[in-house]
Amino acid sequence: MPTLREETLLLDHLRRRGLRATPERRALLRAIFAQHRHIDAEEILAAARAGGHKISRATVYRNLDLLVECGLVARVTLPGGRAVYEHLHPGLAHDHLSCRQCGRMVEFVSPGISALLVEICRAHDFDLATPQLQISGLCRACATAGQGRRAHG
Amino acid sequence: MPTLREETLLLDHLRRRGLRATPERRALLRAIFAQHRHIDAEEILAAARAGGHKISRATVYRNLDLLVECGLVARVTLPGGRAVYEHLHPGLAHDHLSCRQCGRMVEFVSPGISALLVEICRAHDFDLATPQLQISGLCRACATAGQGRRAHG
DNA sequence: CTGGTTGCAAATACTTTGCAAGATG
DNA sequence: CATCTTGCAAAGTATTTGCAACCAG
Repeated sequence: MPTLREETLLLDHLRRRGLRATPERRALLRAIFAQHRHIDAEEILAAARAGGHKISRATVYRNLDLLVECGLVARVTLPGGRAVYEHLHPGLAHDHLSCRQCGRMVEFVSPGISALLVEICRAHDFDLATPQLQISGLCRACATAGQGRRAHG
Repeated sequence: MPTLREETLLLDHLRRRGLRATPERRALLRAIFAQHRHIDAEEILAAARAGGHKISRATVYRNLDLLVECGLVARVTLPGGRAVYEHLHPGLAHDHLSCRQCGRMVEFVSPGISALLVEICRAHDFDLATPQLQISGLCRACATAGQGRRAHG
């Protein structure tokens, strides 16, 4: 298995911060980059283990933040509140539009919005290093079905 | 205590869907509209009880979705994953920019982004009735402090 | 009266944490 | 060898659900 370019970035990040390069951290990174969709913590754990690594749930949670901080991974919160992760590729940013009813998610790119975001972030003194824009709406299917709904039980 | 305009909207919504107007639902609505900041489920429960209403935690959770669906209330997910709610006023939409590190949140209005969002939603067949845009970034303070960080324990 | 709704408490889901053993630089 | 990390399991925190009693239409 060749060394991913991202793995080098992670190692650099760890070294800069005086943290250690453990096999668990590499396994975690690889598990996320092996998947090309949004996966949650539990799926990441399963993927890492399926890859032949011995790793615990606690270690997954403890290191996900680390990967997000170094910009290799993004944490996306679905409308319902569920947290999922995806790998990032510098220069290929995209944003998310998701349905708050059924959870269906669409990825899109909008240079116009990105430009305006730069303005807004500057105005409010926010760092845009890893901007993340999440829009929640209602997809057509749910908007239509939503007319007649029943109570909870 | 006068009847809120929003209460009428809620009652209409309930009638249209064949749901019932219970004192708990009204109390919940009033509790949220009495606060002019973002509050979580627990605070809403406390506010409703402080208002002299007997209401349970389960009822709060069961009905928050209802209020969000009828467009009177918005659910905002903070970067850390915490869910807070705020009352909405038609025509006075605003969006959220929050720091994924310290949670500091800034509200802003951007006609330009709103216009582009309309385009994007149309293109992806999403309903913009209650658009909600959430941007997560890193505020200057956290970006600066973030340079030297230590490990977890 | 009929069936949506509530309260309670138990259950569930997700994430964090204390601690001793085990790595890494 | 210092101390950063891990695994395990227990502890949190947030939210949901089963069920019987209750109440709105």
